[in-house]
Amino acid sequence: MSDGRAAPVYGGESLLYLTDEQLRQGIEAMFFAYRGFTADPDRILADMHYGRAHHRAIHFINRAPGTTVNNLLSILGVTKQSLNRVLRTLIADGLVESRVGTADRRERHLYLTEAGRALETRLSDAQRARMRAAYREAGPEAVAGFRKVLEAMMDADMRRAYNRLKDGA
Amino acid sequence: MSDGRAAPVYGGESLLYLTDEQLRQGIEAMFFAYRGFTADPDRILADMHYGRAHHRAIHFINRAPGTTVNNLLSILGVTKQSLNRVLRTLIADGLVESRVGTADRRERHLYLTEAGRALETRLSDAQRARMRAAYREAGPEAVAGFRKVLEAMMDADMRRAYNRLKDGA
DNA sequence: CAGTTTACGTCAGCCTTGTTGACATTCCAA
DNA sequence: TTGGAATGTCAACAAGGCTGACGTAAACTG
Repeated sequence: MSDGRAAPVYGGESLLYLTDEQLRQGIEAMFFAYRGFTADPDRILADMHYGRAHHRAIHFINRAPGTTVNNLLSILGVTKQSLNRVLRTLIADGLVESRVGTADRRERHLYLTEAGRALETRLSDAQRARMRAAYREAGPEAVAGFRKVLEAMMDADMRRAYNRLKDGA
Repeated sequence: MSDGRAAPVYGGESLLYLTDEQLRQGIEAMFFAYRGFTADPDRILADMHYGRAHHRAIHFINRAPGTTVNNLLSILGVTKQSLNRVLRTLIADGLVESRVGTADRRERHLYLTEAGRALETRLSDAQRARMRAAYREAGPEAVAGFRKVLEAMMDADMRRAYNRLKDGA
């Protein structure tokens, strides 16, 4: 590692895109882009007294209605205590509903209420607008590459969670 | 917004990559990938009692040695008070050196010490390793698209900061 | 049926990292 | 030379992560 300058050519194919400098730029691009990615919802959330954690919960509950607390936990990658704090406020504010499971009465299934869906729409409209503008500017081939690199960057279990959501499980 | 299904075709070119569902998947990809992106340095930092904020400071001081607190502030997008706390511990621990400006004695110029550079190398080696693996797996065209979309996703001033660093200013 | 495991909620306490407010120092321009 | 603007520091607070411990209900298992 820290090879300074990577081997420029291998098997006739240029590997210049793997130099430390290129990787460093990719790291910085990721950092700056993620800021933009969260900026619009953050602004909306700041007005109510919610944070990014609430947004994440709302997003994934909307994405997989009826999901259990445990499932949400593994998707978000936080502890149940941490999630619970957020969930408690969302339920108290009437944005999320928690229903006792029918098959397994230990489980709680989570749903957005009408108000919850309204907020979700507002948040994801803002986020999608930026995403759409970026996609349009970059074009379809760039988007395909974008997705490909992001998927390769995920941890194995996150990639599984991602694909499960993608395929609508 | 929230158009459900975007117009499928426009000017002979497919716009299917701009559907809400595609955008939603992009959002989730971004979320999961960012987790992977920070996971390796996070593990290293957890051992010492540092966090992600320390990593960011170290990264950008290494990237632009002699930068002022104010400049670092605008790159990181946090308040000076927040940055100061991190900086204070890094200076106390002998990883960062703060030199009073010669032209303007109000300014502090920041440099990594030998130990600071060592930690920076350790952290960025870990992060680059993942990045390199992802780049290699996705291939050069995908990487170009990845960068293109990320740049389009940045706020204008972040894009400027990004390009300034990229061009080694 | 008794005991164990699983799912969930909650309390308490800690740490990092964001925030605002108050303040010291330094520079610069009227 | 003096008052405002800019740079950076210290203090206090809040959000949201974390661990650990505990309680309850339901499901599973020998």
